[in-house]
Amino acid sequence: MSSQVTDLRGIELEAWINFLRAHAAVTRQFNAELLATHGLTINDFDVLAQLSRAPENALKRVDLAESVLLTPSGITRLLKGLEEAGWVRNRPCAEDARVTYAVLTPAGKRKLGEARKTHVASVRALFSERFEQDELETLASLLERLPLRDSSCD
Amino acid sequence: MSSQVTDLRGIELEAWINFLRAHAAVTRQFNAELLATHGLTINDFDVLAQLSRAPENALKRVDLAESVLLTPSGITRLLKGLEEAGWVRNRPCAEDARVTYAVLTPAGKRKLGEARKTHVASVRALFSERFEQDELETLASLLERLPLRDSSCD
DNA sequence: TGCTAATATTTGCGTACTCAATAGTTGAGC
DNA sequence: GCTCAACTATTGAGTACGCAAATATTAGCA
Repeated sequence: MSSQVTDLRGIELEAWINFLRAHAAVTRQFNAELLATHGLTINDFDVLAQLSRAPENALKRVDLAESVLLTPSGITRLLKGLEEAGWVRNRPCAEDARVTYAVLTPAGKRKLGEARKTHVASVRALFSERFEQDELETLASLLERLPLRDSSCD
Repeated sequence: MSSQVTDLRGIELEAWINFLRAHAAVTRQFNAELLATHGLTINDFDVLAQLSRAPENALKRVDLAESVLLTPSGITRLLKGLEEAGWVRNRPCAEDARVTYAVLTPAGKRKLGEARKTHVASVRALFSERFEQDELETLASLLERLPLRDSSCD
């Protein structure tokens, strides 16, 4: 009978539960903020950011899905919104008619630029308010191990 | 031009992005697993677990909302499902007719017991597979600082 | 060349949320 | 005792997904 209160349910559970709570709280805040200020969701922002970093500002849907961790169908619908807003354009692929690239438009680039200013500042503020530099590094590197691409086996 | 690749966007962003990816990957897996095995979502499970830990296995909706970080309306709808399944029952409050308690039924307790076995094992497995004991403690304590109840000011 | 398996994307259907508006209840001040 | 602000809970409307099935297209192989 150890007396560490936090250990009642095991440290893994403790970490997992804190993780869930933290995510709910933080994403709710950032989403509301981003939506109010720029009309974007976190994932919208994320997709725009991915595109801006890609060669020619273009990415296949599949790759986009993998990099922001949405399903392909999620990407389709998310992109539909961005297309209607004029921030992203479709470009068919010459070699393979199955794939269509999503391309960041100049308007999309501008939009991202505006949103980035406030959103990145918020993220910085929230995280650096609560953590020291070395803690952030620790946190980032620990979290990096989680998203496990479904490895090996069955 | 520093050459730390991960620092290109600042360590806060790095941590935040890893956080989002980790959450998407892990919750998707756990949710699918929990749903396939027991017909529960993570939040269903979480609510049942909260109730089981409460005195008399009963909690007000408001408190439930706060502890699992859903909005009150989210709680209402989630509980509706659990009630229909017979795992939770409503109990009006004698002193204050506004509040209704959610009470865990014996069936709900059994259900939680079954689900806990597999779910907790999964969580343990996933986390302890990737982290050492002391890393888990670090992770848990870092994450604990994030969910900030909206403090002070405006 | 024709058949089959794999891949890229979209669509149908269902679910889990959120926010804003509502209804019912309580308590505080006059 | 009545009125109004504060609180609890629900409902309406809308959104952001996921999974599984459907649709194209490509590639491997006989």
